[in-house]
Amino acid sequence: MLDKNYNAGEIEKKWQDYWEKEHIYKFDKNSKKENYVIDVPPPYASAGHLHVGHALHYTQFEIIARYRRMKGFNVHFAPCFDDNGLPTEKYVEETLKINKNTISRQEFRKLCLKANEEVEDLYRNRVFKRLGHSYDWDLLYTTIGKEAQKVAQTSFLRLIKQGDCYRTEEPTIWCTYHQTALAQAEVEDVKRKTKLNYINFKLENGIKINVATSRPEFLAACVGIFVNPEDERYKNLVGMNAIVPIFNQKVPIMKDEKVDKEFGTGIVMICTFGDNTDIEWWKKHNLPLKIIIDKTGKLNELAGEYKGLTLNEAKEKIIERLKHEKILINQEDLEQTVGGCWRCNTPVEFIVTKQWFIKTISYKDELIKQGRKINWYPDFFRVRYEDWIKNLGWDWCISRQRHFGVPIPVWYCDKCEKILLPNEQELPLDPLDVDKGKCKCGGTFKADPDVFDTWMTSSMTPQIATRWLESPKEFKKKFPASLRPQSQDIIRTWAFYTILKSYLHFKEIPWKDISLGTFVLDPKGRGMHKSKGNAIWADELLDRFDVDTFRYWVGKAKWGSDIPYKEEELMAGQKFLNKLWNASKFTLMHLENYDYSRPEKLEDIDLYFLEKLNKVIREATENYDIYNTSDANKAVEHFFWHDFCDDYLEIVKDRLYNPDSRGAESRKSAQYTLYIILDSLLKLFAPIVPHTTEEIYHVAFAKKENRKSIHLSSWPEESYIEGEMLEERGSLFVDILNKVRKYKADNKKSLKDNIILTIDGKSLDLLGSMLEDLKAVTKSKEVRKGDFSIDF
RNA sequence: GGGCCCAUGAUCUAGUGGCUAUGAUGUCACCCUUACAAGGUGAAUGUCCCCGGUUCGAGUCCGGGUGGGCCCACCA
Repeated sequence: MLDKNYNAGEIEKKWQDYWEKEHIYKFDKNSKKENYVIDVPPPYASAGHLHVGHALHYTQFEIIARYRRMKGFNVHFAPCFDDNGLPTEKYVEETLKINKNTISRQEFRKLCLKANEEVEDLYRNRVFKRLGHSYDWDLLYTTIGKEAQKVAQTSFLRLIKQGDCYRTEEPTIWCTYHQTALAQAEVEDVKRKTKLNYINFKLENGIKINVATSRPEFLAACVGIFVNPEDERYKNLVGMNAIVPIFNQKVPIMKDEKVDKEFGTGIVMICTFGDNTDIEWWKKHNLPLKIIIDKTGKLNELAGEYKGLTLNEAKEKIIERLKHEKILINQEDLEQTVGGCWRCNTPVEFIVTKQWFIKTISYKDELIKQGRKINWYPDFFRVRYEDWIKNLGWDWCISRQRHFGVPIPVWYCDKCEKILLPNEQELPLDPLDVDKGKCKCGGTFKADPDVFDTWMTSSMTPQIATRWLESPKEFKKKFPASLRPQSQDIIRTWAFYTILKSYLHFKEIPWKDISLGTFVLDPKGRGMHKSKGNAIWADELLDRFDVDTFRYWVGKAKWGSDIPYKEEELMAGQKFLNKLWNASKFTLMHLENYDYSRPEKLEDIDLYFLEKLNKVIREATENYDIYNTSDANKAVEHFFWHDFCDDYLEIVKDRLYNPDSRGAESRKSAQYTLYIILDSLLKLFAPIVPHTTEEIYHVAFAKKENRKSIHLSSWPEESYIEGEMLEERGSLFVDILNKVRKYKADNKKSLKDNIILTIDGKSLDLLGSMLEDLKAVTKSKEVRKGDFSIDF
C-alpha cells in the first residue's frame, strides 16, 4: 500500500542506486532476444556543461531504449564521449593555461586524456545518472580510446588499399588561425562588411579597364581576367593581356559564363586563391599557380615588398598605394558572406598543401541510394541529406594539422617521398612513437605529424560501439544498428560520413532507422548558445526540477521539430506525477487482500474501460515504433487522467466502498479492472517517468510479477475482451454521466447531491446491467422511464 | 538565389478531403466529492495568415503571395 505522499527527490536517488547496483540495464550478449542497437551520439565532454537541449535530446532516445527493452529486445545502449579534437585542445589550453605549441604532442596528449577522464566522470554522475539514463556503462567508449583509434586507423588503411583514400596536393580550405586544413562541412557563413574596390588595369595597348574586387591584397596572385561572353561592352577585350597594377604581371583576358555582368564592372580578376570560384576557373582554364600566403595567412616572397604582412595589413597598404597612384578610382560598401572556420570564425583561405582525402564525389549516386534504404523520421530530412550530397564539390579532406586526435599512421621518406604504411596488427599506433629506419633510397622515414578529422572516428560509431574489430562475430549480429538518433544540424557531417563509411567498407547501410531529435529554443524562440548567454544548463535545471518532471516534459516534445523552453510547461509534469501517485494510492488501497485472479464474469462497464485500455495500448505502441513519443504519451495520459481518473475511479467507488450493495463478485470485477489498468498504465509511463513508476510498481506489482524492476517487465498487451455493443453502451453511460455533472454545476449543486433520473426506454434497454453503476455514480436515488430529464 | 519546415482561441497544440474544429495552459463561475484543491464540474474566447483553383464538400489537396524558422550556395 502506498501510504506516503509523493516525494520525488527521495525516490530518484534510491532507484538510481538500485538500478546501478542490480545491473538492470546490462546488455546480455548471450541473450536469445533480438538485438536493438542504438548508435548513441558521443557528447563533447570537454565543453564542461550540457545544456537543456542536449539533456532533452539524450533523454528523448533514452526513452526509446526503455521502450524497446520492455518490448522484449536485447537493447545495446552504449554510453560514449567525444573527447577527440579541437574542443578538448581548447579546453586544456584554457584551463591549464598552456600553449600546445610549446610542448610535445605526446605530452599535450597526456594532459588532454587526463582532463577528459575528470570531465567524463562528472558527466556520468552529475548528468547522465541524474537524468535516470539506462546505459550499460560496461559498454562505454570514447573517441580517443584504443578501440576507436584502431577503427579509424584500420578504416584509413583499408580505404587506401581499395583506392578510396588518397594523398594529393590540392588547393585546400585552410584556417589561418588554427593552421589546419578543413573539410567543406567545417566551413560556416560569416557575414562581414567590406569595400568593393574599383581598380584600373592597363592593357598592352595602353587602354585602361576597370576591375572591381573586394580583395586587392590578392593582386600579386592574379593570374587572369574574366568577362561574360555575352557582354557587348567587353567582347573585343577577350584574347588581350592586361597588366596587374603594382606587381606588373601580364595576365590574359578570358570569357566565362559564370561572370555576372551586373556585379561591379562586369570584369573579374582571378587570383590563386581568393575564393571557390577562383579554384573552379583555375582548374577549368588551366591557369598558372601563384600562392602568395603561407600557413599563418601572411604574405610570402611572391608579394614582393609586402612579404611578412598579414592579409589585412597588406590590404590596407595596397589600397593606400592604389589611391595614391590614382589607380583606385572608387570604393563601395559591400556586405558579403564568406566562409569561416566553424570554431573561430576566421575567414577561410585556400592554400595548396598535401592532404589525405576520402572519395565522396564519385559515389554521389550510390550514397543517395543508400540514404533511401534507411527510414528517416521525419522523412523530409532525407531531402536535406540528398541536397547536401548533390552540392558536394570536394572529396573529404581527412587530415588535420592538430595535436589531439587520432594520429595518421603513416611515414614518408624524406628523400624520395615514399609512403610507408603499418600493418593492421600494429594498430592503434602513433607514428611519432615508432622509428621506421631508412628507406631503400637512403632517406629516412619521418612520421606524419597530422591527425584525422574528428569525423574520421565519429563516422564509425556504429562499428566502435559494437566492437567491430574486437569481436567480429558478435559485431555481425549488431550491424546494421537499429537506430541512429541525432540532431538535424549534423546531417551533412555525422549522418553523411557514417553512411559513406558503411558503404565503402561494407556496402551496407549503418542503421535501419535514423531519427532526428528535438531542438530546444529559449522562451523567445531563439537557439540556445553559450555565447548568447541564453543557455540553461542541465545540472542547474535538475537542481530546480525533479528528474521525472523534466522527463515528462521531454516526453511531450515532438521529434524533428523545435520546442521553446518554458518553465510553466515543466510545472505540468509536477501535477501529472502527483496525480499518478494519488490515483495509484487510491487503487492500491482497494487492492488489499485481493488475490489478482480474474473473476468468472466481469461487469460490462468494466469491460468497456478495459476495451478502451486496449485501444490506448495499441495507439501508444504504434507511435513508439515510429519514434512518436509525444503522441504515444499524449494518448496514454488522456486515458489515464480523463477516462481512468475522472470517470472510471468515480464509477467504481460505490462497488469498492459498499461491497454489500452489489455483491463480492461485482467488487472483484472492479478490483481486477483496477489492477489491469493501473499495471498497464505504470508500464506505459515507465519509459517517460522511470523513477516514479518504479516506486509504485515495487509497492504494488513487482513481487507478484516476480520482476526486479518495472524496466525489466514486459510492455502491456491487449487483453481479451468479449461483450456486446460495449462501445455504444459505454459511450451512452459516459454521456449521461456528463449531462448529470453539467446539470449539477449549472444549478450550483454539489456532485454528491441526489437526483431523480429519467431515461427513455431505448437507452434503458441499451444500458442494461450498466444501469446500477450509472445510478451509483450519478447519485440517482431513483431512475424513471420517460423523456430524458434530471430532477432534484 | 536554391531547398526544406511552419503559420489553428491570449499562449502552446491535434487535425493525413466529410456532421457543430482537438487538447493543454491561462481566464471566469461553481463544487471541500471518504486518492488528489498541485483536485473536480462547467463556461467564455477561432474571418483555421491572405488570394485564387480543384471538389458535391477544403484547416486539410494544388498554384500564387505574406510572415517566421532551419539548411545550403554566393558575387569576384
